[in-house]
Amino acid sequence: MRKILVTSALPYANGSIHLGHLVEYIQTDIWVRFQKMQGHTLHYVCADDTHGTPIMLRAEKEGITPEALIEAVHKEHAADFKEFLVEFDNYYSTNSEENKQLSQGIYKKLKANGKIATKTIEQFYDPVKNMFLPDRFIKGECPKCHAKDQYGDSCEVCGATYNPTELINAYSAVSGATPVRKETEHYFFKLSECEQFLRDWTRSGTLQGEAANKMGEWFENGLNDWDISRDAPYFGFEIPDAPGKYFYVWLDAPIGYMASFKNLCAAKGLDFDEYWAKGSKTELYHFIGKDILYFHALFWPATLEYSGYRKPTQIFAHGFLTVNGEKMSKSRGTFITARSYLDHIKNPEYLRYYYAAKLNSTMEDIDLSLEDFVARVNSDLVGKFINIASRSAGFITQRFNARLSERAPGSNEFEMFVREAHISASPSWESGELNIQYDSGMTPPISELVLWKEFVSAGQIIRDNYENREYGKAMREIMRLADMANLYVDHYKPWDIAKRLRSENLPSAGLGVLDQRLHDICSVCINLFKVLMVYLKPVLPKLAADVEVFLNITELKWPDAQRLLLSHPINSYQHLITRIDPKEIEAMTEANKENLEATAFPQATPVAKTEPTTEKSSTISIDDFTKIDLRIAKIVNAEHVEGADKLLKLTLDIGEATTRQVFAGIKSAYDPATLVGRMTVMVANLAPRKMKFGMSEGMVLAASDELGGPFILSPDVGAQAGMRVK
RNA sequence: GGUGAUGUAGCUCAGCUGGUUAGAGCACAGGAUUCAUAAUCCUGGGGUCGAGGGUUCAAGUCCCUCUUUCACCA
Repeated sequence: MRKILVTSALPYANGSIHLGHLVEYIQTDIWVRFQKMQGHTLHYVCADDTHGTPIMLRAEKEGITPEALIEAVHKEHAADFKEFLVEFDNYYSTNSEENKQLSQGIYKKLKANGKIATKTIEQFYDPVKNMFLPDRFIKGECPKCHAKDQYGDSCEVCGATYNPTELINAYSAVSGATPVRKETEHYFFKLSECEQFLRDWTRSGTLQGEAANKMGEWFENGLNDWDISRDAPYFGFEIPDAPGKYFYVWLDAPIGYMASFKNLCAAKGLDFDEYWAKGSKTELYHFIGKDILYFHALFWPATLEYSGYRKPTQIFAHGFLTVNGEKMSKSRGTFITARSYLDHIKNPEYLRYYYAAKLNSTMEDIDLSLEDFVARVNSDLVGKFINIASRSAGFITQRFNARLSERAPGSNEFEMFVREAHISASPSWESGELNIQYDSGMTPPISELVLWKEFVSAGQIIRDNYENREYGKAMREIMRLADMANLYVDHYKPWDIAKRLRSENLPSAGLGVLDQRLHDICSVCINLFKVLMVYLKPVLPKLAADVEVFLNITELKWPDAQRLLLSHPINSYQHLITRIDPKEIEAMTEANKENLEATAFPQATPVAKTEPTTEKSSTISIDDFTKIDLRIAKIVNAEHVEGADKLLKLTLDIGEATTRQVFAGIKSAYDPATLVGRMTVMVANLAPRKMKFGMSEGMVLAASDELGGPFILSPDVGAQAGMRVK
């Protein structure tokens, strides 16, 4: 029996759980439930990630303490997870005594191991608010596309990334003041010294292939030391012997996994060291989104290694969620919170099933296509799966006193019986209009034994797919079996037999045989249904519980898939799932459009970050346009750039004292020699941009689309270098 | 801009180490059936596998270039 500790990434305590978050929690929960069904010992822990500037500022804005804020959010998150049947063994908080002790202890060990350094750095400072500002709290005009109110690290309109220094008219998002540069001493974790360890760790099978590739890129660039401190005021844990310095939220967040488990240990009498001490024989898995791989695959193992703990067995990174093929969008109503889903669709298992049908072990994004969602759930779950029980249970309750047949498809007796029934059902009985269609020959067209064996042996494949997080493959296999079951019913037509039994002129000897046959077919159906329910139980635990009641059985475990229910009383069938009405989906997206205000809260969460919306305004004002300083430029020189695949280095004369150097991505279409001397158009007031090959001091305009390009612009004859274009 | 991934029927996706006429589900059309929540079963139409080169007896599958979408860039 395996001993396993599993975590999901910690949601930031600064916003509601939405369908994007749920991909991860549902993925993890399915895996957890699957492992528990196998009989393994498994603990699934998580917590709210509660520290950092965003929490502090939001609490302040709401006029409450950070503790009160995270308490309220914790309740909301816990309720959301519970309703989506995400069953943590412990859902805790990073703002806990356990986490404080562990974080400070780990820091001290890192320091003792010589892995901590201090360095004076310059940071943006809000002189009104008297605090240092994270990049996300500096806003201003995008230097590239001049969109207003963009964050200090990237532009949500054009997607450019830059430094806060490049923002035009930068201001503090907290006070509106103009930020100033100020020196401060920070603490660093010397990650640069951990490279060899991390290279080895990466190669030890801990990461998915794509993730390991991504790591390779980071190694290539060289590892920098990691800034782990923040200045007061900051909501978090104070660094020991460093008054006014706090741990950066990303230091104590993953330690929150340990803290949550430690808290569980106290409650359940578990041995913390058995799971976390160096050399632990237990397994440790972290489920995360691909966006935070950096923290979990670099900082986290290094932190653990140099503070004397075990490292994760594996990191499982998943992709992002898109809705209807696009990023979740508030204006399209596809930014759907967990709560909103529950309010409109109600049944969380639809979403669990749909995600399961889409999930695999890679970091690919998955798409929630709402139309497909309705079709898939209704067709697979209701039309195929539930239908098996629904179409056979009635006969059992009405004709056979709600008791299943005593004959097993695997037994000789059963096979013999099938043959006898088959012979008896041959031509002499086919005189009437009723048509019991058994094939000619001794063997029935679908042997129950073969069918049963197929169902049982598929369990192996399905189990492997769950284990490897290939849920999509597992669901496909299960639905293939469901198709077979329906085919089986269709083939033996129990309703024909029932009709026959009701008819008058049957030889009485045949009645008993036909009756048994009907009983067997329906009983086989119920048993096949039960097998499928076992296979689906990790995904649909609530439905499984209902089915356990219907079938009058105890909690289904994985090995139950191989056991037959014989001569067993069942309860009468009631509809277990209803179909989704597309109108509910529509109502949900509509409601989310209206809820824009309610959900539009700036999320600066590091753990589970909100996808930015990318709406572009369709028109701009003349003022916006005149901000762009377009000039006629003469290309005085053009040359290839060593090491650049797409770029040419252009030297441009725009009538100023000095020429401009611009890197343009036009190598594919232009030979530098033919460009020299040409006139073109450039953007002269674009913020200079540091590129790998040097500074680029503007942008040359060029046209392109899928048909071709780029084609650079040329002015009409007469234009002189430096002329303004407007 | 760099890097990692990604692009297969109207939609959502399978296609392992290259090998016979490229698959499934949904949707659509026709038929069968009525036990079942308009569920089920059969048949059919529909794809120059993002584009262009190349390697090979043979490429959706390998290589190169371009391109789409997503993520990351501490």
